[in-house]
Amino acid sequence: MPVARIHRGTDNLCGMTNEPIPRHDEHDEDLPEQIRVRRDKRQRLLDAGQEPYPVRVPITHTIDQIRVAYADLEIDVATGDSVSIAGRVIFQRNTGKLCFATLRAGDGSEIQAMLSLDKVGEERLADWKSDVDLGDHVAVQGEVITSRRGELSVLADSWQLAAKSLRPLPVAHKPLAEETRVRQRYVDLIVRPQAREIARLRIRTVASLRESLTARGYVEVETPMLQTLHGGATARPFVTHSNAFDIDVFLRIAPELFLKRCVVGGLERVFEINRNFRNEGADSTHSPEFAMLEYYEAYADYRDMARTTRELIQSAAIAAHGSLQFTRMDGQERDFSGDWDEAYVYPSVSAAVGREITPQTPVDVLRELCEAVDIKPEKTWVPGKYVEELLEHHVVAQFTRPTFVYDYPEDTSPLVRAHRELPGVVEKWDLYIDGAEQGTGYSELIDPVIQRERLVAQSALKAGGDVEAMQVDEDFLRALEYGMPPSGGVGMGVDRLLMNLTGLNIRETILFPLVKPE
RNA sequence: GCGCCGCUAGCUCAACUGGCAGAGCAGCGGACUCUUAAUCCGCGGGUUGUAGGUUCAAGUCCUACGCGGCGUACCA
Repeated sequence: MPVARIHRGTDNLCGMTNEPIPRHDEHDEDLPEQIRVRRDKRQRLLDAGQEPYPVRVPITHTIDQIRVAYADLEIDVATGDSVSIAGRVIFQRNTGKLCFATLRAGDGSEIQAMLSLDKVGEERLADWKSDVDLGDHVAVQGEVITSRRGELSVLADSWQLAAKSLRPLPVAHKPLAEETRVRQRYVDLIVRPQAREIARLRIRTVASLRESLTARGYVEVETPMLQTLHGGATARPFVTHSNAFDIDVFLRIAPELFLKRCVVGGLERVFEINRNFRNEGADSTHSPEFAMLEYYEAYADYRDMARTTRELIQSAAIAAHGSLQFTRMDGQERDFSGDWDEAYVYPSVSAAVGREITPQTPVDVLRELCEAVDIKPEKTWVPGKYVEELLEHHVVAQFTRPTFVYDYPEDTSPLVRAHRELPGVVEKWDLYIDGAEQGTGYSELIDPVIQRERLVAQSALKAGGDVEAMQVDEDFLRALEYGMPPSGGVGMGVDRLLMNLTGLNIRETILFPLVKPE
């Protein structure tokens, strides 16, 4: 039929999706029975001159408003108040001349609709039974009552379909397979209350971060996602091509170098919450695209930034859970209150390996210590890399409480200023929560001459085969040469924060994580 | 990347040593004016991830591939 052909032609023309959604226009017999039945119902409605997808339905109240307004009604009460509501049918009980349906709105609030023969009439009651399926959106007009069992209900005088659902909902009382939850998040959100809660918890948390920073006089900026050089972190980038400029460009791995340009220009308290892209492994704690918060503050040092970071995360925990002591969704309890623990890289590693390790310890000694615990050194490693590996291996898992680990090796931190007292060390901390790195903070390197030396050393690593090493960003160095005020800076993974707050896998905290096509 | 496990109805899962592919929910038809995962009677629904192979016979065994999970490696 013509309509079907138009749809199919349009799809082919667009070609914008590789979704294998089958086009069954002329092959209804191939469809699963339940989808075929629902398509037939849709067609039947159209043939009868009824609209399965109307532009508008009358709504006088949200379900939540009615829940609140009639919270204290006694059993079996008729209020005389007439309303019109809409929601998705999530549960049906059809008896002979009195039908019940539970409607749910997007905020999770639910109410019962009742359809009786004497109110809606024989024809509309029969229509309801034959046309309305689990998952349909409907609008119901009628009186607010409580049933004889006390359930708050709208006793319908009339009703309309608001949107016909052509696919059956999964069974409500069995957990959906994890793959389906990720691939079809919309279904997950419909059937699983916790999925809805996670989505909203993420929104609250990110809003809290913005509010905390804004309250401290920070301004939010948006810096390039497409960059001609990849810098600000050591990671493999995604590469794509600009047809207009005929150059390869990189999806950013970090916004750092642009935010520092902002500070040079006088945006002295600046932050960005946005996506970074890293062309590396994807597992339960890593996603190729992930949300990053970075913030920079002129005339602050790394100690100031640690305090701000703790306060930011504490506020976020309150936004997420209402308290600094909270139970995560995996059932574990956490306490983010008070001051947080501190540790120091070289003393911690020294204690763990049983001998003093300093930035001056010969690399041969470090290599032996690594090999003794099955850490396999690579030829691109600088001495500080060994120390960081030893820290990861021996120390980090001990940090069950949130812990700031201070004073990292200079040779692995090309964008951090040297420690004001300790040679070979930079003013950098990593924040660990539950043994996982949650964020990093610096006293920023602002001397353009030293910064150039560090980046040149990085590019030498890159020439030597280190695909993660940074490139020399001449424009960034030029900006520094105009003078950047002494500053502190922090980078913090937003997804990681959500994982720490919920105890969930990264794929649960991201609404639509990247998955291979089906 | 490597190793192990998995993929069966719309959903969640069964199916012994290779021997007629099943259940619950959902669906369809019928009954029921107070149900709450409603109940009762009846009925449909399957290219067992894909492609090969072994066998009288394959959901089950073998090979390859796809997708997923877990572990491991990698991940400033």
